[in-house]
Amino acid sequence: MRPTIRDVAKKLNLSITTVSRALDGYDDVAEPTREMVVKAARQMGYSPNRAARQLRRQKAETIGFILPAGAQRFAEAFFTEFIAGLGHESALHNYDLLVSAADDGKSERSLYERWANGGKVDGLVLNRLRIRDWRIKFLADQRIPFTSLSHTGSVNFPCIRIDGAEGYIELIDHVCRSGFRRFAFVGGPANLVNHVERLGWFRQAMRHHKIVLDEEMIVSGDLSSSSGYQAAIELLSLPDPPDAVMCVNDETAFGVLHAAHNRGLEIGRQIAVAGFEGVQDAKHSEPPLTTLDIPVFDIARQLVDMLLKTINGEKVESPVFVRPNLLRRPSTGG
Amino acid sequence: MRPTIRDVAKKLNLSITTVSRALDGYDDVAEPTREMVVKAARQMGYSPNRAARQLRRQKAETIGFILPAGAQRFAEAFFTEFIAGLGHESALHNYDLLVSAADDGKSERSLYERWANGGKVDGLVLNRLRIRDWRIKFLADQRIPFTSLSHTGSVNFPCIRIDGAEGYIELIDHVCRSGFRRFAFVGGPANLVNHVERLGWFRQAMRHHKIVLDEEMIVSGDLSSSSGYQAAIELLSLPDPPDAVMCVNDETAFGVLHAAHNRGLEIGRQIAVAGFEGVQDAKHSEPPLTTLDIPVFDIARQLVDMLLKTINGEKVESPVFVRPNLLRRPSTGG
DNA sequence: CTGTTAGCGCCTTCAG
DNA sequence: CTGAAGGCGCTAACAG
Repeated sequence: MRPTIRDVAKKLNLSITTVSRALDGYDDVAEPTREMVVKAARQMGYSPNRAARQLRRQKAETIGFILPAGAQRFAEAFFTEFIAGLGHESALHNYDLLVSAADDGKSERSLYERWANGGKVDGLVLNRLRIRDWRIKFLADQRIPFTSLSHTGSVNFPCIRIDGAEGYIELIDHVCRSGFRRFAFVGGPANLVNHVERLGWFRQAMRHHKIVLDEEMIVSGDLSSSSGYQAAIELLSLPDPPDAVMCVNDETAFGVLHAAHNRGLEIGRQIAVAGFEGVQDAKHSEPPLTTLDIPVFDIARQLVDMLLKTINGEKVESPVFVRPNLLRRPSTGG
Repeated sequence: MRPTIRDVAKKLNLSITTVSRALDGYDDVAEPTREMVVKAARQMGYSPNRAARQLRRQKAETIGFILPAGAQRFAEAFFTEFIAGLGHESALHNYDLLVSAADDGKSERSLYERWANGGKVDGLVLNRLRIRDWRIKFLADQRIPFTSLSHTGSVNFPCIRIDGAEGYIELIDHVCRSGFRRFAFVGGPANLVNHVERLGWFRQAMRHHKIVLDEEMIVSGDLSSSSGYQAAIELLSLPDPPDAVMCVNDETAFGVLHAAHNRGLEIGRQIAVAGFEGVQDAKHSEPPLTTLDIPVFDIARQLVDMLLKTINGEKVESPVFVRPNLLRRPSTGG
């Protein structure tokens, strides 16, 4: 059996209280006593039982993240970076990170319910918000703190929002200067906030630059490279195909690049392609992909910080806006 | 406050014992009573407090996974798929998955210690094993059950091992038939079991096909696409450069493709490139990447199954061997 | 500065 | 079939 606080106390002829306080860094313990305790604890390999502590303190010291439903979409570097950020930051604060993966909408819902009701997590980080996302109402009703990358609805909660309006203006400007004119947009699922926002910024930027947008040029995928490929094949088969394809994310853009290659198009000259998110591999695609880069790792860390503050009842400034950074690469010429 | 078992009992004028048993599916509860309890519990939104249950049962009903140290490596789709698999399968068994991310060797170690000693997890899944990995000895000493993708050392533990010997023979054969002769290998860190194994199979396959291997052609990276790019630039600058570059993973191969493009080489004709792992994007690189595919999601699920069996004291057949599947794509011609 | 005491919510003997 | 009692390991009053 693993040693308990009692074992440590017994060994030192101290009360368990003293041991507990010494280890937790209270200042009402004599310095020599503390040192003794700390040393003995380490030597015995003692470390407090999480369940007991949680039960007593009435908090889990754990935050949760649930990979959104849609198994095929998981093969995205985005989530690795995001989870790494969450794990990194929570570890720093001595919090644990609980992760699960949902199959479908139903299992997703039951996961959230189990976590919320079981007191398993003190708070949650959300991601890939949908328009009218039930999770927001659910968590708000249950009074479970949560933060989220992006925002939707009228409920107010701490979040980080991307502000891509300027980024898109810059991007479209850059693409135009390279001589491209006929724009298309390959989006994601229509109910995804990411999709709606990014498409919105794109439209705005088009208006800003006074470029006419053909609605036929707006198509949807599911954020995967395969869906990007599929969408691009269709776009390029149109009688008047686009020569500048903006994508909702980098994965989609990879698929578009592939389709353009298959068509024998010279990317960067005959057609421009751009992504969004700035995953590592975008640097090494053929040609390297122009993208609106967002610092996923840091965003995840900051979401944890905001969440922990919320949990501890501190005020949090929100929303925090992050502006993507345009990385000009050969896929858009220039 | 969230309802406790006591609230449910009070409402129904039953003892908490009965409620507990009714919900846990014991068979010594009258059927009408059970139904009443289940209904009331659902209606009140009751679900047992995890911490209390864990404390009482002396098990965490939680398994752990720690993203290995090396932040830049996290931007890999591999881990998203792996974690999704772990999360998926543990949720199926009503287990939780705890995830953390290590900065460096030191923080990695302290994470494992905290988890092991704190009784936070009933077991762990390992990954990216190193030669003489301290984690194995540590966990074995502490009697913490664990499973791992790949194996090293003399300690026996349940694991899934890749058997790539045949896969590499097939791959080399395929590449040779396409007319390539001068092989190179871009590996990972020298102490990584993945690296050692894959390089080993590669060497074996070369011997099998009686192809002379120039030691200068074996170089190392850190599994990232950037390191693959770097390595390839150097290889291709040699007086007698390779025309077939085999890579320890797909990310590395993406970097190699990029470098080859920069050199103006026609990939699939003038040079062959292959990866390992079969991440989604390999299908859409330019040209699509030949790779030895392994079912990462399923492997992760199976590792969880094996781990849970081990935790429950069941015997587990191990090692389980998985043979990669050669996906022939244009990056190797043919 | 240190010890005593009283639970946190649940499960599990052991009695009825 | 159901209930009463005890305690998992820890922390936070409250005394000394």
